[in-house]
Amino acid sequence: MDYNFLKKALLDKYFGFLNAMQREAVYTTEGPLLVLAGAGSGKTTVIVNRIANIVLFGRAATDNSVPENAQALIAPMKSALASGKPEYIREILKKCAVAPAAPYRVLCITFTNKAAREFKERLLSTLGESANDIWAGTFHSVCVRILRRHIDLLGYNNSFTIYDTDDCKKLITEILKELNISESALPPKMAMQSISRSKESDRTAHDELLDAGKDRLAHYIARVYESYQAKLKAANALDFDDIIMLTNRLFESHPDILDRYREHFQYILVDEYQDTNPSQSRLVALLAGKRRNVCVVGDDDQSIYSFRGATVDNILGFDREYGNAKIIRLEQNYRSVGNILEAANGIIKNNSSRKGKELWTEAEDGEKIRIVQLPTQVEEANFICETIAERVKKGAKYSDFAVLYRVNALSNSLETAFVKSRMPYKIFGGLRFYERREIKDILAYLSVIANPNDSVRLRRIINLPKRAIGEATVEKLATVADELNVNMLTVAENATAYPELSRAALKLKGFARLINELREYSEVNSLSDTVSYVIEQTGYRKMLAEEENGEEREQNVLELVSSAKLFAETSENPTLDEFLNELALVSDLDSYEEENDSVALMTVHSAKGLEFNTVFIAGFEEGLFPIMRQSSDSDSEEERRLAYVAVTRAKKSLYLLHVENRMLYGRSEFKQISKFAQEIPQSVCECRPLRKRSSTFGQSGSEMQESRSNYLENVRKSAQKEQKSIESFEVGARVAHVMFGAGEIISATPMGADMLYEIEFDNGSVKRLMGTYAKLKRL
DNA sequence: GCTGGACATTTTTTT
DNA sequence: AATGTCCAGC
Repeated sequence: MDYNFLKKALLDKYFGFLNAMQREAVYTTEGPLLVLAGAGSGKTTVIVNRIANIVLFGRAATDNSVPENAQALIAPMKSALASGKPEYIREILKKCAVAPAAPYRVLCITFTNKAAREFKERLLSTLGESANDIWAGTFHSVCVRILRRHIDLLGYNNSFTIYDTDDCKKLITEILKELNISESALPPKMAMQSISRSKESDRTAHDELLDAGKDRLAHYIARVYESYQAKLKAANALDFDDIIMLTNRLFESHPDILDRYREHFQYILVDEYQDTNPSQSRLVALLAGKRRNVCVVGDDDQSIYSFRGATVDNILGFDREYGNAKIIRLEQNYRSVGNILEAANGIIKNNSSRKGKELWTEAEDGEKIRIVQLPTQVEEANFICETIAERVKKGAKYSDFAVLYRVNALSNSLETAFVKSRMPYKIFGGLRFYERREIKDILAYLSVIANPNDSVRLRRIINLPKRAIGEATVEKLATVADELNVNMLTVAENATAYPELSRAALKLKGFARLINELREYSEVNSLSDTVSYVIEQTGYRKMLAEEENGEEREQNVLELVSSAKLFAETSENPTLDEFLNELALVSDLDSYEEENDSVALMTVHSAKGLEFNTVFIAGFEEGLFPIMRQSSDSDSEEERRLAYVAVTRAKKSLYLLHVENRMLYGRSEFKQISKFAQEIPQSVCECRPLRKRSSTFGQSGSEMQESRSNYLENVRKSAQKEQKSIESFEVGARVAHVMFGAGEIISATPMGADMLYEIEFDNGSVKRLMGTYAKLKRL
């Protein structure tokens, strides 16, 4: 047996848990590679193992040379093959490795921190400690790391601040005022979007101004852009688009630095490539250089973020941009049952701009897809709860279920039904921790302490809590600062020196003193102490305490102290700067991901990448899904992709719900079933007739008089009271059931708010019953 | 400078 | 229906 044959056999054995296509992707280490990974096709496994292959065995799979020590290796290779033990095979194969790459030479780019974390974890478990050297992060985190080192070459300070969308909007609004452009002539949102698109194509304000010509609006936008960029720079701040754009600019203007990174990163992987925008794909191309060891993974059919600048063209045109790129399709699905895949294929094949894939599975056909019509959203929500209750009774867990919808507004009626039925649920999305007003306020204080040039954050907190520093004063302050080319805090400090500020001078000085005191405190105290000092010393806590519904906000603010404590414990360098830096690129409190057994409620967008045994799609109606708007072809194709994503979340069963009459945004409308329902082959669905009106868990008019949060709170309380009145039983207790007679509890398992009892009845039968429904009596 | 009521707005969301 | 934003009037 020859060396290379054996080597190949060992590799195939080592990666034997992969299918042929997946293995092909793992083996292809050199040159541009596009992996079109269908939903549920084992994409993450492929990326992780491809990296493992690069690091452990290098080009062994494709190299056919025979090393000098080949003869000596043959015997151990044979015995490894015969043994079939992965650890043994791995050790032998490492001896056959051809130019394996050091872990730090691999760059793995993802879109979310969550995905990056997942990769790191899985790499750690396959490769061990050495996996820590692999650069795995989001586009933004990777670029920030690079910019922190070199951005001074572009005239910024290396300790720049990162502005989020909210900060940027404030800045834009401020500029519009300054330029005397009314918000109706140019809505800030539109300006932001425009500037964002410009930055994504690396176009400067100057470029836009030249192109604007006589177009008044384009002219406005260009001028806003110009001022916006200048103000960001003055505040030593970058927005999210700058992070990518400036990295590109750094590389383009400093080839020596680019060369260093090109040399460093020999292998580049990009996950979710269908979600990249033009500047991100340019960055990848720049880093790839002539070596072009770029592997992009994605699914053109799951591109659902074009509204924020992602372009399917990146993935569709990958093989054009990288001549002779290899394309591998992963079409075998390991997630869903046959009928669900057939439905998904049926929907997506109506799109024209796609590479073309057809999912298949070895799994059985499974249940038919249930298309259910109900009178209103109240019955819709009840139907979902009742169905879940039934299935839980049969042994399912609450966490096996998800309810997906196109818009967050649908979550309200669903939530009501869940509260009433006492079923554990969790609504994902909505306002995130770091986006809460109170959190942003405290972070604004911390930002100003860390970077006194941060004018947007300074404006945010200068009069919060109220210090009698009004808008007019702030404007004057900004003007003076602008003229003298110093920051606003410095002007405030010396307010008495400027006649135009005389009236508020004392207040301004007081504010400046406060900030300076906070800074001094932060320099000698721990991070978490600083955070709580800020909360107290600024009077913010007191302000919340006096607010009507301030308790929750107070809790959140205190939560920020624990979050700082946690950061101090886990970070190598727990400075204020590092803390703010970390938070700027993190969207939510990660520790909140506790594994509790509850039904998941979320938008289709946030469900991407997740899977559930049973999925309910609520509001599968024309005008809602696909959503109504001035539809262009590309928009309607994106809606279809969204439907495809929704359907492919389901593993075993899928319910598509639509109602006759829906109340949304205060209007009641008659609804037709979604056009996508007709694209699902008849053979895999089952339609349920319209259900009669029922109001088991429905909200009555009088109940809805109250505010929503009060209403839910009351419902919860009465549900709890009822819960208490239902007796609970311990193992061994004797109970009576209306139908089955007397029996003994043999097990009791908490299920959300309910208990699941296993009862052995005296007639010999053993039944599993939910406490709520069984109506048991103690004997 | 602050407050209350009119008024508009409401796809999706990460960084 | 619910919520945030804006502006007029105090």
